[in-house]
Amino acid sequence: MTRGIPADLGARPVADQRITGLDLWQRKQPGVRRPELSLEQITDAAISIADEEGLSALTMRRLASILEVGTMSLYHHVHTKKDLLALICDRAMVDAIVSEHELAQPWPDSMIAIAHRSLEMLQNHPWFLEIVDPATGPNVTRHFDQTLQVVMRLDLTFTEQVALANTVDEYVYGYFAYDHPFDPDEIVDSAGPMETLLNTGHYPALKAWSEDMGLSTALSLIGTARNDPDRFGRNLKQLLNQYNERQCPQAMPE
Amino acid sequence: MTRGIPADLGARPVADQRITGLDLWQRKQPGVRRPELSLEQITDAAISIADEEGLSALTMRRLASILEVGTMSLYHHVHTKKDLLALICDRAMVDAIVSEHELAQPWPDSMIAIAHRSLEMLQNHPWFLEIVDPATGPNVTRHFDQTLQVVMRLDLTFTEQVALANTVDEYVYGYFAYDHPFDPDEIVDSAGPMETLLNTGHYPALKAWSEDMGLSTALSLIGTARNDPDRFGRNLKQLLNQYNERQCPQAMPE
DNA sequence: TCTCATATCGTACAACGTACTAAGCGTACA
DNA sequence: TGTACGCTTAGTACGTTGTACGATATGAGA
Repeated sequence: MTRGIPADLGARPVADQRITGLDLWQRKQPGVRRPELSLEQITDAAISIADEEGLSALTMRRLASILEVGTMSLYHHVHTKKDLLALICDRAMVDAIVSEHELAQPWPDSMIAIAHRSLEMLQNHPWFLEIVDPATGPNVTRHFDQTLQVVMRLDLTFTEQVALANTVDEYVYGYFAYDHPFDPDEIVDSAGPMETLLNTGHYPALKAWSEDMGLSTALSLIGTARNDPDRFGRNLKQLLNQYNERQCPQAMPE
Repeated sequence: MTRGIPADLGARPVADQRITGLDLWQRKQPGVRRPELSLEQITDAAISIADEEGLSALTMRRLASILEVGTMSLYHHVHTKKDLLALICDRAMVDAIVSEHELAQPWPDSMIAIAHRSLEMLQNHPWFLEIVDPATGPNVTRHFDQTLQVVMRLDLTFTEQVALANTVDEYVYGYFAYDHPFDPDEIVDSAGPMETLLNTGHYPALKAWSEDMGLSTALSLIGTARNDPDRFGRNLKQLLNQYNERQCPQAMPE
């Protein structure tokens, strides 16, 4: 099942619909004639739109008009919009790449640096996780490779190393994906309807807290507890710790 | 910034665009005339479509035709498609609700049960995380309340309790969101283009593994290491453990 | 049986992704 | 220095989407 793109597209006679993985970044270089429009320009402009106005504002027409170019001109550089989305994902990933210096530190420090950089990337490009199943580009690969460089230093099996690498990325993704949509104001706004919901008696914990400190204070505290950066670091360290204990007990940074 | 719905919608004169939170579930009951179509029917059919053909197949027209009803009839029960999406999210969350029995176990067991049930829910409804910022419904609230019931048993501050509750949910989300899109076949297919990428020299870790065991074996192992359910449980326990150690050292289940 | 709020639905429109086709134009070879 | 080739651009148009609007059908209470 392909998600995120109309299901019936596959049925039509399309020139080169099946573009998987890295093909996108390895197409032939611009030919004899130097193009006025470059992939870089397109990608940059697309990211700007998505960053500033959200992913839904990124339409082919809008992108073209910003580049002062016909809409269909974009399609010479990008076969489908899905390609464009894969391009901006990969470009965004540049922000998650850490320096060689950070990579040379003790492994937990390196890993924590990668995680924090990744989280920053997501916060700067909140649309990133909205894009479903983007093709894997060079920078996504680079980010993954950096993580692998770190885990390779541990005396673990291949599978265990990959497991650790995945764990870090997925915790970062989860922290961001789950916590981002809720902002304190919004959650306080829903206090009214929530009140009547609690009176049904199906929500003993929330009911108890509501009676204890008032519902809107509780909801507000919930909101702030979510976006606590200390918690992010603490959980991350805890996840790394299970490997640390087995490999190098005293190398864990403060 | 509203994500996931066209930005210009807010500019148009819309009847009741600003539907926040629980309002959706607390609208007036069906009036004097008994409706032929119920919210339940609509929600059920919508979930069926999304489960079977993906979220992109869930259009208002298709939903209406399955229910053998005019498209616009749906809009009497649901103000916007965003409402519909919020409804199916909340309905899906029913699958993540655990039994009273599971809730009565020692806290780590209860928490692990909730996490596994949540993961199952996501696996049964892979479209769940594609829906951006759905309104909070009664079942989402119920799920959250169940988690809170568990953390309330721990001798932690309110903030710490909420933090733990969030941690569990976000790890589940992260595990699913990050790991799901990659299936082993797909990752093996990309071995060809990946090869040329590795030769650029920017990917020392992958290059090393590629030379060690062959690229496609490495990629295949990466794929399987990701979807390892043991890893899910292990990391989960590790995250719970930090609280466990501080509160009730010997209560951690095997 | 009549009344009228309620529920249904046909039509229409704007915005979207993008296929098709023709025109524009830089480069390499003559 | 032409000139022709083919890469790049762009106008038009189609099908699909969400949904506003207004007309119509329905059934419970008088």
